[in-house]
Amino acid sequence: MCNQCNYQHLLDNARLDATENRIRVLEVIGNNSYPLSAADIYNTLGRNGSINRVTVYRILDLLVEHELVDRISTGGRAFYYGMAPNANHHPHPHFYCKRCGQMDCLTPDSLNVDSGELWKTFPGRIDKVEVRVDGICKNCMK
Amino acid sequence: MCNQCNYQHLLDNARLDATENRIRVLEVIGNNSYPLSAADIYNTLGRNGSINRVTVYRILDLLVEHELVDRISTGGRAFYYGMAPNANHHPHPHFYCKRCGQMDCLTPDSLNVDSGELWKTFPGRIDKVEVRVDGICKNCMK
DNA sequence: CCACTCAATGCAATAGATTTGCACTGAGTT
DNA sequence: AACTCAGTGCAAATCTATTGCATTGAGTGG
Repeated sequence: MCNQCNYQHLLDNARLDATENRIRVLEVIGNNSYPLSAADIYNTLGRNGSINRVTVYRILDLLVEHELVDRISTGGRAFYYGMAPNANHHPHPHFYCKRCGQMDCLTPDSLNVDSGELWKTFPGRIDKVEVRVDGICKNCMK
Repeated sequence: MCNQCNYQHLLDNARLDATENRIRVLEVIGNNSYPLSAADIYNTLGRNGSINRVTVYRILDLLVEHELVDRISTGGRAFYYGMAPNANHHPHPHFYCKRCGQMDCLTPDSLNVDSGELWKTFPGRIDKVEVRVDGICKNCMK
């Protein structure tokens, strides 16, 4: 849950029209404490007013492209989406439970990744370093 | 390319029938210097003798389950497959080019990940830590 | 040698996630 | 009023992977 992000402002800063749908998608992502799949987001929004599934995908593409939202790969087939790193959201690894499909955020310092050398020497462009821990979560272990 | 792995023995050790198809799939994966998608593997095999696409998927599932092969997620839609860590293959991060879809192996020490603390304190089961660098490769930068 | 079983495989159909093509709408412009 | 264009919706297509069911062939017991 993010109390510090102003979704309207985030869109404005990225020079994107702050349409109702875009704000709603951002709210769902930002107000959640763990990343969500496109289907999760669609289902959440569909319950109240309605929005088309394709529109959700298009908005997600747009937000990812403008780096407001982070597209996170899982050990499963669907992508998950979370707030992109910004002043209020620091980069952090995720845990993916292969049993229930739930994805959790780990604290930024739970895993120490030193990528400094790579950024200096890599002969291409690096956009991000994604760290994901796969396994079975506490609940599913029972 | 792996000159040290004996695919027949790997299957034997996992107590799996060393069928022709399984060996061929393992060979394609092991003889390649970077991970391949199921489609890549299928195409490579299909050119010579033939094998069904479904059989490739089933063999990949089996090999992943028995930890001979590693299923690696990309920034794209398909999984990629590489040799699982063993005496000849140390765990290492991957680089995924979002432009051409090529996935490369980085050296085991190009990124330093310290996950020791997490393994001790995490309240669930950890199977693996996947590190992926996303960006645009040297070739696509031109 | 025959009947039985079972793993491995193939083929067709299906599922799940995402993308594409095309039409519609409504705000701003000429 | 006519034009333009971004945002959206809807239907269909695409891509990747999985499922259900039939076939085959090696091994096993009678």
